[in-house]
Amino acid sequence: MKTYRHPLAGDVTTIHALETPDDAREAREWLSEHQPRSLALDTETSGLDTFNPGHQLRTVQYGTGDVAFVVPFERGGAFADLARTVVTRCPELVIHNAAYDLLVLDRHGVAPLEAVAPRVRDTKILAHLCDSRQDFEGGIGISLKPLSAWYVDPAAPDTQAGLTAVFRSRGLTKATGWAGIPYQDETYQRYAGLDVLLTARLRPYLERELERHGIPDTLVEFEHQLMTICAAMERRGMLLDVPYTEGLVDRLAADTQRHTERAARYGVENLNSTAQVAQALLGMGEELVDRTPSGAWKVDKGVLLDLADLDDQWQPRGTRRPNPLADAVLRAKRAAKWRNSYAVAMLDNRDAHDRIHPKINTLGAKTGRASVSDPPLQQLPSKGWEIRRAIVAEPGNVYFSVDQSSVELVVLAALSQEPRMCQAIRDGRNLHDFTATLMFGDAFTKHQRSLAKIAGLGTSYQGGAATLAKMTGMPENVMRDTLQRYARAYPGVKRWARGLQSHALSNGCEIRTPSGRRLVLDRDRLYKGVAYLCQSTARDTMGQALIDLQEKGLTRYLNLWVHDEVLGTAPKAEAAEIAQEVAETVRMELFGVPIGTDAEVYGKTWAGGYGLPEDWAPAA
DNA sequence: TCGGCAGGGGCA
DNA sequence: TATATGCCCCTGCCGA
Repeated sequence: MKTYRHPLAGDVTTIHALETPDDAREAREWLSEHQPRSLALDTETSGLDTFNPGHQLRTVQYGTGDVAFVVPFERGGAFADLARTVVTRCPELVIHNAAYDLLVLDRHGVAPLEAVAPRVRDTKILAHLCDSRQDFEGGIGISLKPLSAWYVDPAAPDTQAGLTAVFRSRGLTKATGWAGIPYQDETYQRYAGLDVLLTARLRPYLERELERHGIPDTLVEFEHQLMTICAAMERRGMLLDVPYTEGLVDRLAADTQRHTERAARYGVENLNSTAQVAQALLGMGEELVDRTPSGAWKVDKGVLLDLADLDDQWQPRGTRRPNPLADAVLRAKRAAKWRNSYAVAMLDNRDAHDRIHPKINTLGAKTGRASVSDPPLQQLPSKGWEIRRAIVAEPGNVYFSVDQSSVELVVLAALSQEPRMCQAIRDGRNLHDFTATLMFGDAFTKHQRSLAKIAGLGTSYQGGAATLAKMTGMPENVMRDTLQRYARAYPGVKRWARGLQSHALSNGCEIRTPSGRRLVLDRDRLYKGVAYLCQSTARDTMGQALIDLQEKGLTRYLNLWVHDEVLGTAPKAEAAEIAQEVAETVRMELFGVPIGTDAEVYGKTWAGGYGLPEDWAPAA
């Protein structure tokens, strides 16, 4: 056993790194002697790609705020047994970012997610509920190192820098270091042990903060349940149609090359270099108008679509002679994006059974919204079917989807209690039609209806006439008139938004969601409170729905959570019925305003909901 | 070689 | 006074 003394916040802590089976016996004796009611726990692995075939669980560490034990799980035998004992027997485990470690422990056979999760306290969840802002937003962030530096010991992150240096001295990089560094390395062992000490010490500080802010225990429990539900979805994953995806990669590569060559004819070597594209366009006699914040010429999709004479559906508008370079750049960039960010990412992230396991971060955004990465399945193109076609159901199964109808607008109505808006929703009226009637009278046109829709969304984000005009391509005075009409139609919304801001100002720029979540606003951006409350509350309604689904045993059909939608798979014969059951469970009322849901069965691939042509459907 | 920034583009 | 929100991830470019 190697034993290190590690200074931490003025104390001397102890890190024991186990090396022999005798050490494992000694560690067991410590457990029987102390009978700890609660232990902090952490793992070190070969990388973050938990489900990739080569993934390895290297060490399991546990301990208190004063002593940590590092167990080389990778050596098996008595070490693996010891790790299993701690994970399965300890009454409470404190973990930072538990979703990751729980899935690692599950995947490597230490203990199933369901057996451990109910005993876990996740300090990352606690930190998010204390203050969800990132460091650059004036918060501390929710990563272990900055939190520890703030609450425990400013010198805490030093070991991390030391480990990076050790990687380099051994010819390893950040990508290869975690798999390649020998267990015996002192810096590695100290680093592993320190994370446990920090997690254990962090916990009481965070709980005091929760208490101080009056964050309800029910919210803490809610987030732990949600984390567990989403970890199970992540473990289940989704099946990839590998031959299709490989073909797609090839087709997109060919597209990229073809359009890149077209662009090269006009002197553009690097498509992603906006400076080159701008210079070439200017050289062709085009006039550029917009600048980026730093003063460079703006040549984004909006600018290029105009120059290429295409509308936002990429159809010819017939208003000018299309600029061929703009057209080539648009198409080359889109093909490259689809290829690299989506198709290749799916192939790279698959496990030995061709399943992908996108990481679901249940508290990804500061509003609490979940985010999905590796691969980013929340961001797949929704206008085309090509990318989503790569995701297929298991034989005999089909995809289904259940979504909440206009949830953010319904939440806006419920929070503001705008009487006419609430009543219209209760009466089951189409909200945009109803709004258009209030704004323009019974004989409103299709165009006026779309204005009503834009005004609704624009208001929940607190957008101004100028921005909305730019987004929609409509004149600014039209948008100004539209927003005025909307404000007159729903005076309660504006009143509520104003009250919210002044209330925030007198409360240290802080607002609370109905669930008790604390959201901190930038003093100069109090208007954001409206969007935050709508987004965060909408998220919590779906979160509650997921917990309700769990209680009914329906989450076993689910694969993914995409904000106001859940995606699932079920046996073909039962899919419609299960989707209906899910839709009924997701349906709820918020302050007397109903949140409606829609269910749809997509078929054998996710693309079934996105206009998949019959020739491209998978064979039966 | 790596990290950070800028610019861009995908979604709800 | 008025302000469009929240994410993930890519490439190019520059400096350490």
